Amino acid sequence: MATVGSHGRVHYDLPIPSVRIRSNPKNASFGSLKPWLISHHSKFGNFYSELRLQRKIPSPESMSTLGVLSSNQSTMDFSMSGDLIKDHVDSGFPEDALKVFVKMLECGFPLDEFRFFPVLIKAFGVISDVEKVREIHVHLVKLGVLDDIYVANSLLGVYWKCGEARDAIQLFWKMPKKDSVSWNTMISGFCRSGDYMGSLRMFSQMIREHGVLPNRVACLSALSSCSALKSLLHGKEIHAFVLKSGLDLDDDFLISGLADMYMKCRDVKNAGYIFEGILDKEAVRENAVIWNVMILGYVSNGYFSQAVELFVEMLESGILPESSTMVAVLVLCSGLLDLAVGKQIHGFAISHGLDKDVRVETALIDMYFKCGYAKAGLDIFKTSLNRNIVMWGAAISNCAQSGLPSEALDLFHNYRMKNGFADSLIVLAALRACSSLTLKSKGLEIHGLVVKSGFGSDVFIGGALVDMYAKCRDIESAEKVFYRLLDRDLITWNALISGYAQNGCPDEALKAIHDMQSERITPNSVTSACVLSVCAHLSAMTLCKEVHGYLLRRGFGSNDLISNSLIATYAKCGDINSSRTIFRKMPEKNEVSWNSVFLGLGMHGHADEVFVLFEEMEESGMKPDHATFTALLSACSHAGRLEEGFKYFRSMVECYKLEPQLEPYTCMVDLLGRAGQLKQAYDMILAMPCAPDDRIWGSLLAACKSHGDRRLAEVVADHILELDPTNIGYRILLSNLYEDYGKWEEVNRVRTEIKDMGLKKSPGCSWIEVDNDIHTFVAGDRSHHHTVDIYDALERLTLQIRKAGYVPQSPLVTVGPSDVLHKDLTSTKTNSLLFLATARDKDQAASAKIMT
DNA sequence: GTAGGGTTAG
Repeated sequence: MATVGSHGRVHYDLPIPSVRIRSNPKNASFGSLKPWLISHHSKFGNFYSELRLQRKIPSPESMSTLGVLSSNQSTMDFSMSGDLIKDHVDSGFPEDALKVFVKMLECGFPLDEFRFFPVLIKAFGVISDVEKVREIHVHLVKLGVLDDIYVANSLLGVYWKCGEARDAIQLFWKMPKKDSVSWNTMISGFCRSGDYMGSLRMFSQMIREHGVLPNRVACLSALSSCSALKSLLHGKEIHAFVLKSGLDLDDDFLISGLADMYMKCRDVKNAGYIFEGILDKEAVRENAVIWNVMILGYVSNGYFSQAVELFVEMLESGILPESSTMVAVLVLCSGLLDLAVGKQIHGFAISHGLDKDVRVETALIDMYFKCGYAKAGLDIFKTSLNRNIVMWGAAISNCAQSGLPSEALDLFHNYRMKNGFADSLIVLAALRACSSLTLKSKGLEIHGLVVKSGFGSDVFIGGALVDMYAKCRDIESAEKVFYRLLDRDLITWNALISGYAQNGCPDEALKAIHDMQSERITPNSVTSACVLSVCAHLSAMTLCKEVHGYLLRRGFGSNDLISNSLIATYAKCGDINSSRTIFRKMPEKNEVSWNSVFLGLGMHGHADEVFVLFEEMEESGMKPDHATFTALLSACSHAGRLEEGFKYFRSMVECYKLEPQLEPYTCMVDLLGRAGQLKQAYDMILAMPCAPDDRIWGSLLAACKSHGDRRLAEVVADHILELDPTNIGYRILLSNLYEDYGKWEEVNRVRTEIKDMGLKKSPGCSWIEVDNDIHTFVAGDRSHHHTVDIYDALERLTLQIRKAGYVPQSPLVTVGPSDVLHKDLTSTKTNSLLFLATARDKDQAASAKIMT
């Protein structure tokens, strides 16, 4: 009899069951279940009434209106109760099934049959409460009903459903009798728990050691395992068995299972044969699943046109596409980057009522982002009513990859606020967003989350962490993360190597490439691009040529990334002709190719050639971006072309609607500064929309020095030292400037400050590669065995510079991006000397001098 | 009365 307690919970009086076990009279006492019921009864009562409150499942009171469970009814239809249990389980209310069972005991039903035991056991599986399953296991043993194969098989299935592989395996081998259902439960259990080899082992053991022939269910499960393992060999064996065993060849489950196996094993041809085999079998042909399998199989194997054809054929055959068809075709559009077709599919999905499926929505989001229409993707995400972790992941990763890193981090934040847990893909995307924003504080926070969530051993996450720290210019932390990784793959190595390359650690980069190869990891095009960037840093022409040769031998000659790197590297190594040739020979140039050649030519003083090429770029329909204008303006600045500089700066804003960031402004300030228009340069810095950094001020400071504006120099120096108080380079520049004016007091003041702050100047260092040898020089160095020739050459160069109309400030030649110096050096017939000195860092760039 | 099956999203 049920009563409602003070807290609104339903309590039950204890039942006094009278039970007779028909098939096992020895264990006929139901008494053993009684203590269990006593101890669990009220627990279950509370448990289920809580569940009911949460999920609004029908109450026993409402069930009694069915006339089955009226508590004052002394006799109840036994078979109807069994059916009710089954109904509850089938309709997804296992709690109610258990309640009916308890009710039956209350009513004193004789349990002389256990027809409904299996279905009852299944109810435990749905609730997925292992402890309760183990308890009922004990009672099933005590009742002696586990000898019944139906009961045992049910329990076996429940253990697998609860993810308890060990209990399932133990039970299976203890079972005195096993039928095909028992075996199949094991084969699929292993498969669903991810132990695919275990699943296939069961399959083979069943046949070989126990002589049980697989039925279609066993074959389907085993095929799933083959697909997951991408094991074509095993898959073909099963296919052969299916053909020999006389299994139904018109079975559409088997056919789609086979086709899927072949597709997953990348054997598109055999998948095609399977599909052709059904074209004349109408019943099979009308099943959309096989079409879905084929279309998605083609897409994931890169057979895009076949996928398109099949989809068209499907529509023409009048087969109604399903949500999975939409997903497959949308993934196809993402692969083809075809926005127009993607939009059509979107419309199609709407008109067929398939657009509100989570997977379809997610595929739509991904398609819009991949096809460059981020806004549409975000709109779907924002209006979706069924966002799950995958959809969030799609939105966050796509934002991070589509140049919307701030949006990615905002979404990440929202997601964490709502859900707390983020999976490794979401964390990965957030880390990548931090990398592109060089947002170390946020990156550190996510690193903490990585450790807490146990994603530390994930190679992808590891690589992203290395990359994040490297991009945030914290190469020490990048190294630390890298060397703590248990698994290091090519990607992680590349992250470290490019980190070294980008942070001015060329030696470390080269060593890392060496170490990577001693771990038997072969460099790819990304690694090679890093080596090239190191060559550019070091102006290491020989190494550059060696790498180039290696790349040609490995067939990377037509790789975009490589060609672009070569353009930049040859230019930086002084060989602008090779740079130009590689650019010209590229069959398909992308934005980076154009930008690289502009930068290279500009660096070499070929401004006019850059201007002509830019027109060519515009004519070719390629759209200039921020980097293009930075390169153009840098060319202008190198050649002192103020007028053109202003022209491009205006066109950037007015024609291309690009808002200039710091770099173009730096070029403009440099240009104005060189032209002596110091006031305009200063005003431009003050008026620009972004915050000035030390470099732009540094450029103006250098201009102040060369044009002798001491008063402005002091103002500028204040700005710099506020931004970067420990930067010694600018302080030295300032002290040199005072020196020019004979302001010895000021000189002393600055020098004392430097001393008091404990700042040390690392000596300016230059080097040059001659016949595979690197010759290094520091300031005042006279140790080189050609020192006399070198100083002779320097004097001659200084003369030439004067002749060309440039006035060296002092007998010292400043190392820097001076194309004039560079041009003269390369054209001078001093064969032994090819001066391509590069300062190691910006400190030295500001003050390094070749040989005092 | 039991068990078991196919495609699909980041």
